[in-house]
Amino acid sequence: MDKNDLLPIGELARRTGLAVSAIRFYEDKGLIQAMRTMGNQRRFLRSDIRRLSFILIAQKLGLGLSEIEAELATLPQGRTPTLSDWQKLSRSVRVALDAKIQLLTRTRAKLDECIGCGCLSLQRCQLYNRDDRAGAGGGTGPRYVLD
Amino acid sequence: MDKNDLLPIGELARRTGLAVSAIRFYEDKGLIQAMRTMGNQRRFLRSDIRRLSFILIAQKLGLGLSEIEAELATLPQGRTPTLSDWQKLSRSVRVALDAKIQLLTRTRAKLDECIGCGCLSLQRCQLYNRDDRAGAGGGTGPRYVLD
DNA sequence: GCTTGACCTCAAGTTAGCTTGAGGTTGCAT
DNA sequence: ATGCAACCTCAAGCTAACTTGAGGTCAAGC
Repeated sequence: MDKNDLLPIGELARRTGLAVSAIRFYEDKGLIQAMRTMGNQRRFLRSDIRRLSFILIAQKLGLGLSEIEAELATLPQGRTPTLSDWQKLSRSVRVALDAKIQLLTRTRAKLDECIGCGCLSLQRCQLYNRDDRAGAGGGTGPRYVLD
Repeated sequence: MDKNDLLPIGELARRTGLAVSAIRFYEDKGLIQAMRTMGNQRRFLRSDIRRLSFILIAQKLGLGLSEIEAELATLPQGRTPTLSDWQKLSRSVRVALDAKIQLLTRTRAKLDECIGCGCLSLQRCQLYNRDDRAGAGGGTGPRYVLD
């Protein structure tokens, strides 16, 4: 009931739906850690399923891996995260999500104004207000837009 | 009052806030077209300012260049787009935006359920429903998530 | 004991959306 | 007519988030 709790990478992949290569990639990036067998094979904790699941959800919400790493870093080290630890994380993500929705909603309102005036013009249209130009979309976008 | 209306690339860059290299890149991708002087320099129409502005806005809303290209393709060819042409486009983008907001909002609702149950578990949590896993975030994300 | 599938590392390739650099030409002002 | 900023092309580089491939090892069943 001890070694039984250690999963090889393929198992973890099966359980989470991630590709084996993706999990190795995440380990490389420090998002997840693994023990090694004598034969140098990775063995993961059961709780890593949840960790990876969290990564998937957070990505789905548009967070980048580095942001996710930051979130995960708030989990307690040394011990397996409890349910309430995860709830805390979820709430933190919820906040980020709220912000994203708000931003999109505000942008939509401006777009509506723009449809009204039909301008799409740099000088007049609110959508071009520099101050407001940060991180609106979820995507990568050109530097300029994300400045 | 004719040649006067043709802008060199630097002008266009200044007016839109885009980098010259970005504009050339967009031309390469077919998002915008230019005439050439005898000396092989690009000359753009005034209406291209608006075209580029549209690209910026659409990107801000999380659309990819290929999606934007598709939108732009609905503009009339041969003549300079009218105000009402642009309004039509704006409305089309508004629809996409609505969808994006809805998706995020639904996801938020599920996240709330998840906070409630605290599971984050592949078997039980709605967030993991495969059928629902398509294109939620704005970002690129792993293939798997966007399938 | 040997085959087979899961595992290992490390390097290079992929897509998106650009930027940077090298090396060369144009065009406007003086 | 000359200087210099702005323009040109083409190739390579960059970040994110992975995948693919080459070449090799481990472990479990027959």
